[in-house]
Amino acid sequence: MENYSLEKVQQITDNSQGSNSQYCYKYPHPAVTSDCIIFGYDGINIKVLLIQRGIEPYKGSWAFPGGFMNMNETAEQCARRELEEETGLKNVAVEQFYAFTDVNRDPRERVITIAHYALVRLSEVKGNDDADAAQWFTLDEVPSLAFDHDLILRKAMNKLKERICFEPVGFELLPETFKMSELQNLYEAILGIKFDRRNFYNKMNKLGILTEVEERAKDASRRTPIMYRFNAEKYAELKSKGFRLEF
Amino acid sequence: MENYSLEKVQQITDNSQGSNSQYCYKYPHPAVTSDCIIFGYDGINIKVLLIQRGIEPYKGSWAFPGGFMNMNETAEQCARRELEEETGLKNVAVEQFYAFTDVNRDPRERVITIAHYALVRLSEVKGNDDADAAQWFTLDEVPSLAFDHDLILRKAMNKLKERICFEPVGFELLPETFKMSELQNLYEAILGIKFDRRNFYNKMNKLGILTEVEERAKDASRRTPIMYRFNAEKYAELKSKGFRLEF
DNA sequence: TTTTTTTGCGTATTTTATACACATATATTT
DNA sequence: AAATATATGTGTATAAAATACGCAAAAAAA
Repeated sequence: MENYSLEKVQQITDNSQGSNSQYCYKYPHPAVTSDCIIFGYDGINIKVLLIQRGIEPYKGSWAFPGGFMNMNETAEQCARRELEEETGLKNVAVEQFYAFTDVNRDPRERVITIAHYALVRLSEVKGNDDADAAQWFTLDEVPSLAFDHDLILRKAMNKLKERICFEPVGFELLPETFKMSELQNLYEAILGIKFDRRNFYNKMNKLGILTEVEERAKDASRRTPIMYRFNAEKYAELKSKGFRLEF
Repeated sequence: MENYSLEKVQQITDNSQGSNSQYCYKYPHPAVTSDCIIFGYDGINIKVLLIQRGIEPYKGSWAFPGGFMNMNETAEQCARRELEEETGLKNVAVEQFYAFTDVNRDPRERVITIAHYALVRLSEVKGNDDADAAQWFTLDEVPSLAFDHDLILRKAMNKLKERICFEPVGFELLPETFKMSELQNLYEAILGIKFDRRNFYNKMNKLGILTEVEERAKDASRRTPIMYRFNAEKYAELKSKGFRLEF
């Protein structure tokens, strides 16, 4: 039960006029942050977006975008605000996946973080002025991260693997149109396993969520491949019936 | 980035000697609680454990066990502590599933709650002195709950449905030995669908995680059914190979 | 005894997953 | 221009799994 007894209700004081303004509570409160694990895909490898910390603690270390929650925003709104402030990425559909609450995960004070993840196209973050400190890393290039962000990354990867079996995440990670082999590479990169090309083609075609497009990209391959586009309508149909991708 | 700039680091003041002791921060902090959604099973219906609030707000309303997090405990430790304090349930393996952060979910102040769920045998909570305010409700008996706990319950149920497809939750919900029909009823109650009895038997037997026991319960049925026990060893084998229950 | 209900154990059929063969298009090489 | 290499498109035969359903045994109730 959330039982502040009445006599225990804390006083919240806002002396924000003075220089040593303080917010005071009868009982100690942790600070709360939202972090964003942003996944991208370059056609070969899964990537994550990191920013280099400019201040202590962990100054110079790489970490996930994120920051302290305001009192008038939800954790998700906070995640999206911080993401835009630090990387320039706007209107990203982030999804909460875990709250990290270890007592000593931040050396400054007690801080719990509510971690979110999202999938974006690499092109969306390129050439952004605000993003000079933000940088994509492939998973095997990721250095040792600030705070407990190594742990957070492991948990985010597991979440991504779960998700790809229930929803076609390629929607968000691939360009508008793509080759079947690119889609297969994406699934292989996320799940860490290899598929038979022909069976993958058959399974995807039978699902019916892909639409062929006329456009033919001249890429480095020998035979000009069919380009596809995700069919969001068909996918919505499938999802309403409750389907699951098996791999 | 979690960027308190250095000049902004808040002062944490503990005047706990005085009667109006206050914990003060340079920036406002939300309060943080942990709540527990405890599921049980009576052989027919899924049940949840609720406690009746003795104080405002929502005095008299039913709510999930839970309470404010201490500075020296994780969210999970908090959940387990509050669960024991309020229901007498000890050593329950709770699992975090979502943080609820709506700005106005608590009328007292900004409170975010980290919700956990667990599965227990009904017998474990019976006849506990501390639990006089705690009561089991079947899902269709659950009244309108305090705070945003109606929403929390819906999300917890979805989590339970997901989980039962990856792990044999019967381990925790059923008595030590049980009939196959009880196991089937449990799955049907959680997932809300009916199975063919014979196919369910075949599938479960083929999985190999059930062991027959000699004990024969004389129940109200016509033919004396075989009693089973979960084989944790076989299950661990299966799990290490990565399996999934399909329904 | 007969009937009713729940249980145990099976099998035929359909559906899905898997392994693998072969032809085609195009850049590169000869 | 012909041969080669490589990625592509489209199949099919087989194995595995999911599904539907038949039938008899055990025990309480009629």
